[in-house]
Formats: sequence, C-alpha cells, structure tokens
Amino acid sequence: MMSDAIDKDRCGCNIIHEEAVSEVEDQMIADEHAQAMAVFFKVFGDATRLKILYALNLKELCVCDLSIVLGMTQSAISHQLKMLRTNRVVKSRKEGKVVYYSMDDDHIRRIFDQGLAHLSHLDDRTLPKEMTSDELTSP
Amino acid sequence: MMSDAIDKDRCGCNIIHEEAVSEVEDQMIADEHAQAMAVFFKVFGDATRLKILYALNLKELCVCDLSIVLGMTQSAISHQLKMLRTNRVVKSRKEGKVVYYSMDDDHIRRIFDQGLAHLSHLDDRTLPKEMTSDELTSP
DNA sequence: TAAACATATGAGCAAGTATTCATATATAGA
DNA sequence: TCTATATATGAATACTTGCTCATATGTTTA
Repeated sequence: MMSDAIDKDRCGCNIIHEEAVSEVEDQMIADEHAQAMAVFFKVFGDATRLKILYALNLKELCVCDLSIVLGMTQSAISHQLKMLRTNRVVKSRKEGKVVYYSMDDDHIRRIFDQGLAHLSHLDDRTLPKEMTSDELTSP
Repeated sequence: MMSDAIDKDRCGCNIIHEEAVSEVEDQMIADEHAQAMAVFFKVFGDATRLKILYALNLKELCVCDLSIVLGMTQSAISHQLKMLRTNRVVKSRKEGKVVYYSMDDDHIRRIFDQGLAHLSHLDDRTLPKEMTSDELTSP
C-alpha cells in the first residue's frame, strides 16, 4: 500500500527501520485506549489531588476536613473531589449535611502506592539526595 | 494554638472532625513530595507520550520511526522525547545521525504496565463494555 | 418557615501545555 | 567543503486546567 509514502510526507523523514516500524505498527495500542489511559494517569498528575488521595488513604474525611488539611478553599477541594468522583478514584457517602469521602478501591490504592514508591526510587536521580522513603511525611 | 482559627477563616467552614484532621495532618505528605509525584504521573498523563512509551516498550526506535508509527511530525515527537528524557523515562543512544530511544528502566515499565492493566479493570465502569483486555491493540 | 451551615457548581481568569512552523545543530557522504 | 539527512529547539498559538468568586442546592435546627 501507499501509506508509507503518506507517512513519509507527514513526518518529513525517510523510514529508517521499515521492519521495526511495521512490527510495532501491528502491535500498536489503539488510540482510544491510549486516551483512556492518559485520562487515568492525569488524575494523579496534580499535587492537590495527590494530597487529597494521600489524606483519604489515611482516613475517611469530609470536604471541610480536607480543605483544612490542605489549607485550601472549600470550593477548590470540592471541584477536585468532583473530578476524582467522576474518575471513580474516590467515593462519597452522605450523612445529613456532611459528605464523607474515601478511596474507591484497592486497585487505585496500588497505583497510588507505586507513585509513592517511585519517590524513594528517585533518590539520587531527580530529587535531592536527602529525600528518602523514610521521610515521606513532613515534620 | 490559633492555627485552627486561621484555617477556619481560610476554608470558610468549621472543623467537624478535629481529631481526624489533626491525625491526618500529622501524617500528611510533604508538599515537595506531592509535587514530585505529580510531575512523575504527569509524564504518563498524555496520549502521545503513552503511545511513544508503548512503542518503545516493544522495540528500540529512532525519532523518525516513532513519528511514522504515531503519524505525527518529527518536531512534535522530538519535543515529547525531550520531556521523557528529562524525566528519565526513556534513554537515548546516538549512532551517527540517528538517535535511538528506549525505555529507561524496569521500574518505569512496571508503572506503565499497571496503567495498561487498569484499562482492562475499567471494563464495565468508565469504558464501553465491548472493550476488554484481549483487544488492547487496534485491528 | 427562616436562618445557618455543608457542599456543589458555573463563569471567568491566569498559568500551563501540546503542537506547529521556522530554523539551528550535527553527522555522513560526494 | 558543500549538500543531504536526522534530530533538536525557540517562538507563537490554540487548547487545557486549577483556582477564585459568586451563587445555588440541600439539610438541619430554631
């Protein structure tokens, strides 16, 4: 077929490793799947959301509690909680006026823990060396 | 101390569960750590980068190969590769004019695989039900 | 029913980000 | 050395996103 020529035009360079390229093309991830996966990781790609998750991982908390713990407005927290709820990362439980939030499932928790583990993995790489897994919490 | 009052002003609501709040505050993750973790996850929070990683997870490829596989301009790919290199997710190897990229380490691969695993976990949740882990690659 | 309170939400803004375009750098070969 | 090729990069742009402010919704209690 002529897709190679089209692709060549599109990227402005020649195919160097045709075999490798077609092999990878055959096994390539579908666009929608890459998108879905990006959406998922994006949830964890924000410090505020991570702090909310970290807190909820310790204890079930209401919106007000969270805004105090994070030192942020109730509105900011509420917006982020909506995002986390939409992505099924946290669940909520209403009791009168108060809405309690907690982690949705253990699967999420596992990925979150991997992120934490990565912090200690970084040690002598991107982070200053005095950061270790033993000192993950603030003084 | 009066930090509670300050916090109350800041968030515009009363402390409902003082005990829970102070307990979580004590164990709370440090700001810099949350930031570092967010930066890390953000790397995976983009479909283009995920596709690059997916491809490199299959095979070492040069920039040109990648731009053909993804159907994107060489410049776009190169910018993203720089980002991935900066974050130590991929490494590069120069051979003449050609620069070959590959995954940096297995630790990264593990987290990436967890993201893939999450796709099948989604099944009857966020994704349409006809998506299963058996069909992760495009036709 | 009215007031108080907890939470949710829409609009707007500022900051961040992915891509494009033009161009620079580096290397190989004529 | 001159040209072609592979990659890198800076600036500009369109788009996304996190927060604020004002306000709405829903629930309890006086």
